[in-house]
Amino acid sequence: MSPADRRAAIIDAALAVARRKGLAATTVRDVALEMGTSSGLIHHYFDSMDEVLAAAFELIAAEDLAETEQMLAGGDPIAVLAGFLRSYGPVGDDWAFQLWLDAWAEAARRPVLRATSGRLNLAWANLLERAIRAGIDDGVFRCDDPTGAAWRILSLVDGLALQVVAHRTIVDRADMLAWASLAAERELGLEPGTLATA
Amino acid sequence: MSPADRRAAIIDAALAVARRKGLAATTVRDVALEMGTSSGLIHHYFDSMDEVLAAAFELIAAEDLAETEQMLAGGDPIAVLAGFLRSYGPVGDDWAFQLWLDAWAEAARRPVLRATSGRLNLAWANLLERAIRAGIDDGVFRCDDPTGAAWRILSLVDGLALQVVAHRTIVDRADMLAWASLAAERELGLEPGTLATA
DNA sequence: CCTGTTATTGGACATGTGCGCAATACCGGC
DNA sequence: GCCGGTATTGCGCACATGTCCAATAACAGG
Repeated sequence: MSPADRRAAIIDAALAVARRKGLAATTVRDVALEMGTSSGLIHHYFDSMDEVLAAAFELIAAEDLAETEQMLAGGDPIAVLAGFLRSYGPVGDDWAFQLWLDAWAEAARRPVLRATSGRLNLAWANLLERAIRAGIDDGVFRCDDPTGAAWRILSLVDGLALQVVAHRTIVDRADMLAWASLAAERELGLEPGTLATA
Repeated sequence: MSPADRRAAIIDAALAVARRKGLAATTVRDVALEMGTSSGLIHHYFDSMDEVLAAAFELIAAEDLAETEQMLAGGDPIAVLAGFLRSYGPVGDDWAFQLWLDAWAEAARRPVLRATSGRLNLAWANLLERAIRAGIDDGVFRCDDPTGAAWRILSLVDGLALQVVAHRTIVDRADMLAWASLAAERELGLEPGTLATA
């Protein structure tokens, strides 16, 4: 296996584990097991585990962003937004959102992480704002503050997803979807239920 | 030292460490060192480290809750809600909200902390819901889903505060207050600006 | 003063962590 | 087919963590 491929494979494996257990709980041995190799190999390609985790976080962030970018790219604004809301938050046994909780908590203490996490959050807000503007141009949405609306929708969804992931019982995924849809419909001048049933 | 005092001392020491290193990185030995005692002593008063952290978190969170409870107790519903929104945002050093971020992230790994954090979050939502219902009874608010409205307002404020505390630059306190006020006004059928200028 | 209870110590134990290293497997160039 | 370097292994080391426990100190009640 070529060095570049091996590095990529290590990062991929780290990413897979991190999605399952959270960044903080991802160990060298976990990653090695995921790849089906030895743990020493990882230190042959990375100076420290920190570097592996940093690379994995970058990749996850970029992947999520690209995925969302594609989702928000085109088509019927209502379907697009409904898809966005549905895709957010924990799907099945996937605890990818735990990554964000870890990142937000650690951001204050780790400048590099803060920069990455901040950049990504901003990118998400911008993405959402563009989708909203597209809907306005199409005459489907009605909204006189797309920037604020994007941040409000994003923050609401973050706050709700946080409850679902951190506490598991208090708020469930159905509540989250229903409440986020309702709020988005109000933000964008849609009839109640438009997003929820789309 | 009396048992109650000792427990309090342990919790205080745990908080001091958590403030410096974060909840996740707070260890038994750290806390013992902070107190200038042995680590075994901590397990004499607490069954597990999880409980120590939960108790430390609860001390701050419950204090905040009690304060807010008093604030939401009576008076003009609009002034009360405006005060709530104003008080929520991170003030000054925003160390209390950082504790919430730590707790949410750690909740997945520490059952007792998760229970405590969940319980307190639920208490906040209930508090807000009661304030909303009071405003409805007074004929000041108009809202046909007080429970959902409470969760939406709370989650939005959490999501916004999170941006302020974790990333510092992207969203500032003024944005947060303006956006949260606007959303709350819509939820409760108020004229735009009612809460922001109250 | 003795005595039993509790507070407190200090360290052992099992487990898990990142990391380093000698040994081996593999593979391209002669 | 040999050989030099690299990829890879498997294990061991040093350290950190939560938990537990026997030994000791402190102290209140008789």
